[in-house]
Amino acid sequence: MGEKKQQFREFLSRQGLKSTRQREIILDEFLRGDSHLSTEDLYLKLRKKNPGIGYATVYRTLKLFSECGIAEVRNFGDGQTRYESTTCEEHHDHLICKACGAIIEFEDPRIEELQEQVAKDHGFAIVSHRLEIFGHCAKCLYK
Amino acid sequence: MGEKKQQFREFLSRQGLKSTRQREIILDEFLRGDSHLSTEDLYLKLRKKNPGIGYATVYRTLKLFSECGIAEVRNFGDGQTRYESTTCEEHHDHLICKACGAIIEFEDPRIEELQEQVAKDHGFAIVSHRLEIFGHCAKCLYK
DNA sequence: CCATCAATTGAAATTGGTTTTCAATTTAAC
DNA sequence: GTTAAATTGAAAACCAATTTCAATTGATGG
Ligand SMILES: [Mn+2]
Ligand SMILES: [Mn+2]
Ligand SMILES: [Zn+2]
Ligand SMILES: [Zn+2]
Repeated sequence: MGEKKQQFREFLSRQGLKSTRQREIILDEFLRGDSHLSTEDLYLKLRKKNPGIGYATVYRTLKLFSECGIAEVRNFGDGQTRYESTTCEEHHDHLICKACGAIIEFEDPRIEELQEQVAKDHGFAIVSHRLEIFGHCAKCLYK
Repeated sequence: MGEKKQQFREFLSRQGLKSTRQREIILDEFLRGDSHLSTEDLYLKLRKKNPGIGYATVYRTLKLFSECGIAEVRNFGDGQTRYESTTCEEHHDHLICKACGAIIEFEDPRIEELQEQVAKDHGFAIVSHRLEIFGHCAKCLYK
């Protein structure tokens, strides 16, 4: 079984929650599909194969994923909350195309290090951060 | 008259819009008060001296400020849109305390430069960006 | 000054994404 | 199996943001 599935089951058990058919289905689709999906995105994908699943269940399950640590919440300013699977990969930030909506991930240790330094200069203890760069992707620029 | 007030009047005239008592009052309060205010924050402050002013007017006027370039829209993830006056100061980013809500501004040319580099590496043209660091401020840490 | 007309205003209604409620159902443990 | 607690889906509620609309106000220019 996938590492993430295992992690979720342990989380449920630890919290006195139950493993259900719906949660399995939602997790499978969440792990398989594209990243940066909104609740609605995922709900619509799920409905195709599982007409019975309710929006509220998808919403609640994604919330559990983030509490469990297998999903991260993103907010790119389009009014939709998005979730992405936390893979074994490191933390990363995003370039977001204002034209086509493409999301490019990047990671720059030098920027991370400078953030630490800035925080330190202000006696500030970092819990999390987000860096989002908006603009136009290569594809959209030369079209 | 303040530079920003002048700038707003010229904007209104250019757009065929009118200068009104309400817009003057809202601009005065916006320029005087704290920064990073939500529409509701500003609305409540205004009501104390000007009971007649409507929420919709505050909302619409703040939108005009941002179109005019004298205000910038901020979204720190608490579900409220905030506005801050664009002073002559440079662009800056934010440290946000999760405990007390304090907002500390900073500016680091080295980070900005690295962002440019990242974008360049991806053939991406930057329009804007935001860097927000969440955590605990010095004051909250030693309390 | 006054007439005119488009812009503005405030209250109330609407929107859209999120979150909660609740009765029926399902799950895990005994 | 029985039982108690957790879960589910539909519908309602929530809430900030946005729009609607009838009444009012500002700018223009006769
Ligand atoms: Mn990502
Ligand atoms: Mn600021
Ligand atoms: Zn693009
Ligand atoms: Zn603090």
